[in-house]
Amino acid sequence: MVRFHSRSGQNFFRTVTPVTEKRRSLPLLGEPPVERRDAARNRIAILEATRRLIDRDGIDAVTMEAVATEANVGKGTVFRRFESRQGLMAALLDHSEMAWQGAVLFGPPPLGPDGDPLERLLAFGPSRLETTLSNLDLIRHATAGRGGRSRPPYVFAVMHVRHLLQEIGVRGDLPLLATAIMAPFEVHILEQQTRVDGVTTARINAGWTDLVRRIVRD
Amino acid sequence: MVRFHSRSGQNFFRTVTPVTEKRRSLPLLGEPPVERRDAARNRIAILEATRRLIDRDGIDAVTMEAVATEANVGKGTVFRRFESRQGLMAALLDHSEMAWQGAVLFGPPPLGPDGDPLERLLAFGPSRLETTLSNLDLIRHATAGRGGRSRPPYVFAVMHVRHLLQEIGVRGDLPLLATAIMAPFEVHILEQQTRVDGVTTARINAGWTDLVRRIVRD
DNA sequence: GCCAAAACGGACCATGGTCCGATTTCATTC
DNA sequence: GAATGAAATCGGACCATGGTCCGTTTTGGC
Repeated sequence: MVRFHSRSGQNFFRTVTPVTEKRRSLPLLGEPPVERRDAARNRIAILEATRRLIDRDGIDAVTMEAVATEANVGKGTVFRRFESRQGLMAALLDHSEMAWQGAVLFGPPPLGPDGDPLERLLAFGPSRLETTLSNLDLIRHATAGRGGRSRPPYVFAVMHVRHLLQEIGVRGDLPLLATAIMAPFEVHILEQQTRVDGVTTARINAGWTDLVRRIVRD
Repeated sequence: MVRFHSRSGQNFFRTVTPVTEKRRSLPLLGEPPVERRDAARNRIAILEATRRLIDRDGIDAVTMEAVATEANVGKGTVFRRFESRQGLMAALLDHSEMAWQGAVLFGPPPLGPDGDPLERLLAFGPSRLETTLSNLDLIRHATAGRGGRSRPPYVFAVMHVRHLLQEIGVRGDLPLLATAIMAPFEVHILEQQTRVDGVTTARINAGWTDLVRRIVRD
């Protein structure tokens, strides 16, 4: 099974744009404006502070004010950088999601490319389930509230599955089938199953594999 | 197609316990305590006020304070009766959900009993989709926030599907298969499909039917 | 060193939710 | 059928937290 870590070290938030290199006088069109140094410093401080708070006191203790204080920053700054509490959580999530996407897109088989499509698909589920479960709280807080923004990881996963289905040669409404395949991994459902019904991870995986086999067979 | 109305008339909230009839001196064990008359009056007033506010100004305008004012009641009362904003929405939802459950359990075929199990299952999806879509806002606001309580309608739907699968003679992990079949009707997913991807209801239904056929065939 | 643009940060607002003294209800008693 | 009192209910003041606003400070190209 492919491994990837969601919480690596301490300095795991890197500036997106290294500010040490000389900046172009005229920013190219469509290029995001370079992040000012204080802004970058604060962004990182905020993310690290949030991570620290979650690890120490649980996600419910993460109030925006607490984050601001812990990061030695004003409340307004937190909101300017991350829009909302939801946005802050999403930013934190991005980190492990990116790692996972990397494994899917560029990692070794069976998950990564160069593998049999069906094998890839069957490896995809457990892998996705693992990341999802280990980030349940974060995902819930990153999607709850206001219209439940379309979560990029979800979109990515569905597109990827759709692609695999196509390679496998499945026929039908692929986007919808892909959605159906990923649907059992929705937060609400997983929470119900794991926290209420006491379904084990192994069983969820087995069930999912069975589901895929039923959908794919011709 | 079976029809049922979610918003019938004006006086559609009835007291659970008619208080006109003489009350037993000693309440039977396990029987819920009789609702005091003022309590009943207020409960109904609150529900009707909420409905009115939603219809008039949209669900986002429904603040607990606004509800209290509209119902001529104190804010504390609203919270005592419905626990939370979420609870209030859930109570409102219950109304149309009950009607739907009635249609499923006691209505005419193909949805109700006395039908071929597979027919029932295939009728179940579109029916469920219809109720869900016409209550999207309510459902979202009734489940969002705090740990996303296990929504009774969801539990009911899954159990029912599980039962139908059994009657059809499908073999495998029925609870999980049932969950998988209902999963594409999760709020988040439907919102993404209808509001972002522009998928039509007809297409969702077609896709769902296809899904069920793939799962059920042996 | 200058200056415009960007970022900062804390006071302020809105709303969900809690609390507790005042009020209402209703079975019992006379 | 009026008085009584305990239990339930009421309701608004109060609190916590997400989110906004805008005057002040910092940044970094010139």
